[in-house]
Amino acid sequence: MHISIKTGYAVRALSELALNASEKPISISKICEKQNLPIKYIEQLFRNLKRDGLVKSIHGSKGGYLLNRELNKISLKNIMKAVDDDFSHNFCYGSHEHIDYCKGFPCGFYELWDEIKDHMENYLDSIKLEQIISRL
Amino acid sequence: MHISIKTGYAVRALSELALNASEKPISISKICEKQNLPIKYIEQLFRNLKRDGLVKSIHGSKGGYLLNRELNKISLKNIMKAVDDDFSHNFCYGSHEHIDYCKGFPCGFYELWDEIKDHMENYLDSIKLEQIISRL
DNA sequence: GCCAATTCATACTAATTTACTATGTTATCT
DNA sequence: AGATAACATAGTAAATTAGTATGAATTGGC
Repeated sequence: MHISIKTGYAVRALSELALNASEKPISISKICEKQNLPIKYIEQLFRNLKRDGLVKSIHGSKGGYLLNRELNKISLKNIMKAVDDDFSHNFCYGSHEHIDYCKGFPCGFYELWDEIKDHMENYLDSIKLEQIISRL
Repeated sequence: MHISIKTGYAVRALSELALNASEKPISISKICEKQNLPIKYIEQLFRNLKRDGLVKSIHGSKGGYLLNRELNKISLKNIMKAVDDDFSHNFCYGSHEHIDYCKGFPCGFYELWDEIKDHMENYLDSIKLEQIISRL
C-alpha cells in the first residue's frame, strides 16, 4: 500500500512539463536535468505515458514531449495506470493466480477487495495534475 | 498501490478467529486448516498481531489465540500496520533514502504525498473487522 | 514426569519486482 | 552530414515477498 518511486518520478517529470508548457516540445534530457532524474528510466516512462495518451512526442532534433490533455484531465490514477501497469487490483483474480489466494471464486472477501480497489482508484482519479502543480 | 497477500492472509485468519470467537483460544493450525493458509507464515503474522495488541495468546497445549479487542476496534489499517510494518509512507523521508528521491527536504511534492498517505490511512482505518465479517 | 500440542524465535531461500543501465535504431532539424 | 532527439529491447543488482526449516520454550492431560 504505497506509491512507487516510479510514480513519483512520473509526477515530477510531468509537472516539469506542465510548468514549462508551450507549443515547443521539451526533451527528456531537459526534464531530467531540471528534476535530477535518470534519463533512460524516464524515457521508458514517457513511452508508457504516450501510449496512454497523456503526452505526445515530436521526433528528431528539437523534438521532445508535450502534454496531450488539459491539466485537469490528467489524474494521478491516469499516471499510475500508465507507468505501473497493474497499479491496483483485487487479488482474488488477475495476478496472484500462482499463489492460489482464494480457491473458490469469488471467495467471501471478493467484494471487500473490490470495494477498496474502487475507492482507491476513485480517490487517485480525483487528484489532477492541475492541483498538483498549483501547489508548487 | 496494492494490498499485499500478507494482509489478505491476516484478514482471513482474523476473520476466522472472529467468527469462532469464544473464551477458548483457537490454534494457528486450526485457523490454517479452515482457511487453507501456510501455517508457519501465519504464525509469524500472529506474533506481529499480538505485538500490536490485536490478539492475545495462550501458551502450550490447548493454547492458541484470541481477539484482544472489540470487532469494531480492529481496523484494516491496524492489521496492515501490524503485518506489513511500513505499510504506508511518504517517500520524501523515511525509507528510500538510498534512492535520493527528493534532495532538498521537504521538496515541493511533500505535502501531496503526505495528503495521499493520510487519506489512505484514514480510509483503511474506517474499515473494521466487524463490517468485514458481517458480509461473509 | 512425560508427551503432545502449542506459541515463540531466528535464519534461510526461491521467485518476483523494482529501479535502473547498456546498447543500440530511427527520425528530424540545421 | 551531424547532432539531437524519441523509440526499442535486453540485461542487471538490490530489495522485497512469500514463504520454509529448524528448533526452542510453555502448558495441559495422562
